[in-house]
Amino acid sequence: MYTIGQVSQQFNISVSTLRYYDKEGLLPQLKRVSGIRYFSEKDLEALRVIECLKRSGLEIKTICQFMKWCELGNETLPKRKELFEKQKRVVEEEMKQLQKVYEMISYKCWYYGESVKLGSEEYVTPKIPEGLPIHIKKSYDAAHQ
Amino acid sequence: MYTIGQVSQQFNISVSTLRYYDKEGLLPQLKRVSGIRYFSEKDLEALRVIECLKRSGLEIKTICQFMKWCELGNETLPKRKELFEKQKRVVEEEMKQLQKVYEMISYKCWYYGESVKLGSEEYVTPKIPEGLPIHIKKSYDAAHQ
DNA sequence: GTAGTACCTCAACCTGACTTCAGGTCAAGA
DNA sequence: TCTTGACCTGAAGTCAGGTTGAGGTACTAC
Repeated sequence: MYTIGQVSQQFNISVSTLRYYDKEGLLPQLKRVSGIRYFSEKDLEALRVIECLKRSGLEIKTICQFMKWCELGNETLPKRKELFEKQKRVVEEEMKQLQKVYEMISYKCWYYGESVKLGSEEYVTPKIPEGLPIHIKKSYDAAHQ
Repeated sequence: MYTIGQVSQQFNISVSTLRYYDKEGLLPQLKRVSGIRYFSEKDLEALRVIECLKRSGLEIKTICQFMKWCELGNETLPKRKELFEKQKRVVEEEMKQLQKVYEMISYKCWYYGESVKLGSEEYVTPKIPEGLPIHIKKSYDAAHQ
């Protein structure tokens, strides 16, 4: 069993955020002894899932809904399965988008690298897009489709 | 030259958002004819960069700062280069984190798939973590390090 | 016994990124 | 002529996801 301060350190989540999560119903299993919260292994795993679902783009409300399903037992298993399958697709899409962002940034890194080297943009700009080095053109195209 | 409505459609950004960006100084090159905004190719490229930097985690304010640097010419090239290099590292880290999220979700998909198949979680839970199939254990471990 | 630290609550506040709203201009078509 | 649609402004409103602050308890260390 861990106190809120220990969990805060371990997960790098502020104490007030943990209390806020509790208030919003994200930690329905959380035990208290004379008002003080004690986190079990189950609560820590719940926190890992919360972090994961949050990063995947779910709102707190929806995560709260999921936690309630967990409380309701086997009946809600199909709903929970579907939620994760949907979020899997969401994250796959997000990964694609992030890849595109990465291509754009890589291209811009090259662009500004050249510009700084030559002291000016004006020698680099005319190369766009046909005069770009082949590996840079790849990034440029990925970012501009 | 494009009107705000055309750009809104093409980029799937609402008209009010485009006006908001303009107001915040994100489109310093934007031309107007008797009050009406006209977007050139340069403005569209700026919008692509804005989308990219936003997704990479930068705030509007910071993007605005960058746009001002662009206006100031070659003197600011090193700053702009550094900004993109920093964001490249940020996005690399974000990709790692997203991969971890993906591993957790994949594991949970398997977990709920099994649970639904067997009608209950209670036959699946005891397998964690040593009894997990090898490819699932990989995801589990990635999500729990 | 008092200072310090970690915990608690509840309500109010904050921030970023938009969105909405009221009221107005302007050009084209019926 | 008049109505429709696309544009404009400035101020106010919204929403999620916290954070802050005032005021209080409870235990330990000196």
